[in-house]
Amino acid sequence: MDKNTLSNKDWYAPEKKLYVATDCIIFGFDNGILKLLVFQRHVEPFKGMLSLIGSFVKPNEAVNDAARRVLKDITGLDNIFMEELKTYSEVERDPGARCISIAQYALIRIEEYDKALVEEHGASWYEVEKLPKLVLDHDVMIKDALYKLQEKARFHPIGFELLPKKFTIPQLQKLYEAIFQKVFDTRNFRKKLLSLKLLIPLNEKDKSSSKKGAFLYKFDYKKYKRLEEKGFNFSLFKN
Amino acid sequence: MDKNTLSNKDWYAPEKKLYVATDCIIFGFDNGILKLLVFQRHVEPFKGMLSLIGSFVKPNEAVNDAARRVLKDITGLDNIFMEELKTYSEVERDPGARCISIAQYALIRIEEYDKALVEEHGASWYEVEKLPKLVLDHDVMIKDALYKLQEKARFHPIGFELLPKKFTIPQLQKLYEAIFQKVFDTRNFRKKLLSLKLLIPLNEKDKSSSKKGAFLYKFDYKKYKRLEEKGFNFSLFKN
DNA sequence: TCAAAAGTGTTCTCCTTACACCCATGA
DNA sequence: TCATGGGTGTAAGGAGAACACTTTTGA
Repeated sequence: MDKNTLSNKDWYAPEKKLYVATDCIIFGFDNGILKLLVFQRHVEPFKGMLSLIGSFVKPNEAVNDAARRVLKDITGLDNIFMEELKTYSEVERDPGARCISIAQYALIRIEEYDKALVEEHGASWYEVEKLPKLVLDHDVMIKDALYKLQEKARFHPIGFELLPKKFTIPQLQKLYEAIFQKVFDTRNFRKKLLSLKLLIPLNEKDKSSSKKGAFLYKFDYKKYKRLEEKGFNFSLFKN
Repeated sequence: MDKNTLSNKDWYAPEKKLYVATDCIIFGFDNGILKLLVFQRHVEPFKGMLSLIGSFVKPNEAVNDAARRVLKDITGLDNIFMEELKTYSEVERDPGARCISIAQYALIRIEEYDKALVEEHGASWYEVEKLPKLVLDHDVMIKDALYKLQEKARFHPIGFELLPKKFTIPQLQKLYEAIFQKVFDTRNFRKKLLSLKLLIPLNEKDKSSSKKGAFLYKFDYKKYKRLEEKGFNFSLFKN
């Protein structure tokens, strides 16, 4: 069958089309605190209200391309960890029109984004613990994203996506404590992380948060990829 | 703001709409073998080819309602375990038109479905291990669904959704062996499952697969729900 | 009586958890 | 010199994994 012929024709004509959007839950980790990037909606209805960053999906792009497009537009960042969260499709969810949204969550290194761009778009960071009310069902999306972040972080070392490329073990621990809302024993945490042999020690200290300074590490992505293919199972704690 | 006024107006008019479909990966467990319900596509293009069961999402229904609708139409079953898998939205994925599909996977008790209905729709069960080629990207959907089923079954006791309401421990073990493509030690398996205290022993034996007969159990859904809320963690094995 | 599946206990190892003090440094 | 955060070791308990034989019963 000729693909080109096919794609120029609409075989499904009697069916109804819907608006398809994507919304991004963008996580950042700033000084021990988990934050979300929120901005002001610039379309009616609810123009000017706080909202997640989103966009309609264009006919010539996949849903995740649309999400990457807006993320790039607003933060200037490329090659971000991003994953599909869930589809929100209740009939009455958007009074602006019948519209489904496929939410995605993204993890970014908060020190790397383009501050001027973000400001220009009227976006700003809010602590996850102190979020204002957002439009539509965006509050639910965030709740779901937080849960998913926990589930994911438990068995996949995605925390590193939120930290600077060079990080200290105390930083890493604070991140996991922020994600899981739970404190870890420093000895056990360090022991566990180092036993995975996925941290590359650097001969360098970060003295920004103590006089003694803490050694910096890099995450060994390559080694992790290899282990993952063999069915390696990262797991931070048991229960 | 008046919701009714809003919903009668289309605020997003300059944006393009897309066809939105949903496809269901329907798992069943039959006599030690994991199977999928596949049927013949009844719309052009590719009419008559093997396909997952799906439907366009109508303007007046949510995506999962659409999935439940087709599942009910074809199997006669209600109240099925069903969960969103992933959105498939590559621009060229469907030569019939620009169309995204939100795939869902469902687990059904294979002895409960309506055989006449299924036959009438030209649907049939295929072993997961011996699947034919399906249309579009449905093969990818199935691969993803199998992976998700494993991930999910590892930490959530969803296996019970695939078994008769009364089942034996050897049956349960065979199910998990089919899902994980891996054999378990019978002593350890039994010990583990019973230690969870989520199986209600019945004073009844199933003699269909042995002369001695195996005791039947029921899964304690209520107790599980309670434990789950408290953060209980079902986990079948470690690595 | 025998074939076929169900059912049962113990040991070893390793991972998790709990727990408290010294170290390095800049102010 | 002292306050602050970084870094370290050990012991006890529990869970997972390995492993082989007896029981029941219909044919």
